[in-house]
Amino acid sequence: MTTGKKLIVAASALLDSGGEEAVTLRAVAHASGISHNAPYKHFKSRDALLAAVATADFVALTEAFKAVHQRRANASGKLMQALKVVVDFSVQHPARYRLLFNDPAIAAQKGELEQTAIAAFAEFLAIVMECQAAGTLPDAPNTTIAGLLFATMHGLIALEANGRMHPEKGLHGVENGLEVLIQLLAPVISS
Amino acid sequence: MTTGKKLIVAASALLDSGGEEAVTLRAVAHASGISHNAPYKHFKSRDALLAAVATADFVALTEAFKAVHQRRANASGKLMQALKVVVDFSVQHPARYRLLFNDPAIAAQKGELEQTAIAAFAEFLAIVMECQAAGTLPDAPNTTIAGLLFATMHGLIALEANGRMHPEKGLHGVENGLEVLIQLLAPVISS
DNA sequence: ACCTGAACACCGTTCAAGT
DNA sequence: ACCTGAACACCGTTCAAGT
Repeated sequence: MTTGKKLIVAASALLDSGGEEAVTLRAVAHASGISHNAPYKHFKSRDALLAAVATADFVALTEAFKAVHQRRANASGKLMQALKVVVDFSVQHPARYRLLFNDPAIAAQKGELEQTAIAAFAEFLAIVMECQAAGTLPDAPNTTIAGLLFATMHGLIALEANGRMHPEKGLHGVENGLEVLIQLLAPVISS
Repeated sequence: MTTGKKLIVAASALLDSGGEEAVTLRAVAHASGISHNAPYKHFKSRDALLAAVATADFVALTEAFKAVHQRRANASGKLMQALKVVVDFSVQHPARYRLLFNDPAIAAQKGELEQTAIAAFAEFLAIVMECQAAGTLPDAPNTTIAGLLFATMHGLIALEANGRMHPEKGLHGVENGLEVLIQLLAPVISS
């Protein structure tokens, strides 16, 4: 494994075990068996390394969406599965999820990261369009509906991760919220 | 003005002008005219100071919701106005908005911060219930609908702030997305 | 090309001491 | 009670030097 790849893996592991604050270049370098400033030969800065982690995760997400899309199942089922892929990722890798969708310093990076993010959304969009063709999602512009669904999922994840919005029960769990939304949206087209 | 209050104001100003990374205790102390370590006599840590900023903003948000709720207007209009209050805050004070709903280190703080957050949501919930009574929102559990609306708004804000989800047009602006959602939800009850 | 050790400027936080 | 100066352990980043 190349040193650059080793640094990405080490940074990912540190994100999983200790959150973003645990990802110091010194810790990443030490975990990769090199001196504390050697990472600068592979990445321009700490943010560039984190962007590389995010890029790798966007690529993996795109692959996962593609796999769901190619499954033999009804469109609505695939949509829920695609959303569940992201929800599961956010639960198992919260710090890395935040890097993808909640980090302004990382999001500011253009180039490869931006391209992989767009590719991931495009694959999600394809599943949404299949739902629209099947008549289980409203006939509004596809990017609008896809954006709304993704935003709602993201909002539910963020608010749950932040512990907000549980004064009582009612909204127990992200998946429940998404199911309610999709059920509420579905009948619209039959009216 | 008490020194503690002065520190909160200085921290808020630094958040607005330079983002969270600009809020060093040294800069806050200097702006407040005290030595770099004097803040520790007023706040247990940097996170405790940021939590105090968030608490003050939650209180202000609660007051704004209350003012909207008491207005003489139709329920749907008040709902959009309440959402707009938050959207505007996120645009004018992005770093402080992130502190309220996107910061795990701050969210972990219990106590007064948690109480004011719950109070703000309760006031938002009251507006949602008015919409349900007026028949412009579905009759699902009120906290579920309120949670969905707030989560969608939050997700749209976060994704727009992160520059994600604009491969083309379609979802131009947070308010447009919210209007589409509310319109899609409204007809459900008449079916 | 890739790595190393030393150094710089910055932090959050602690502590002994002053008034 | 409130403040101060000095200090500690940590960072990201840079640089001259080695192989």
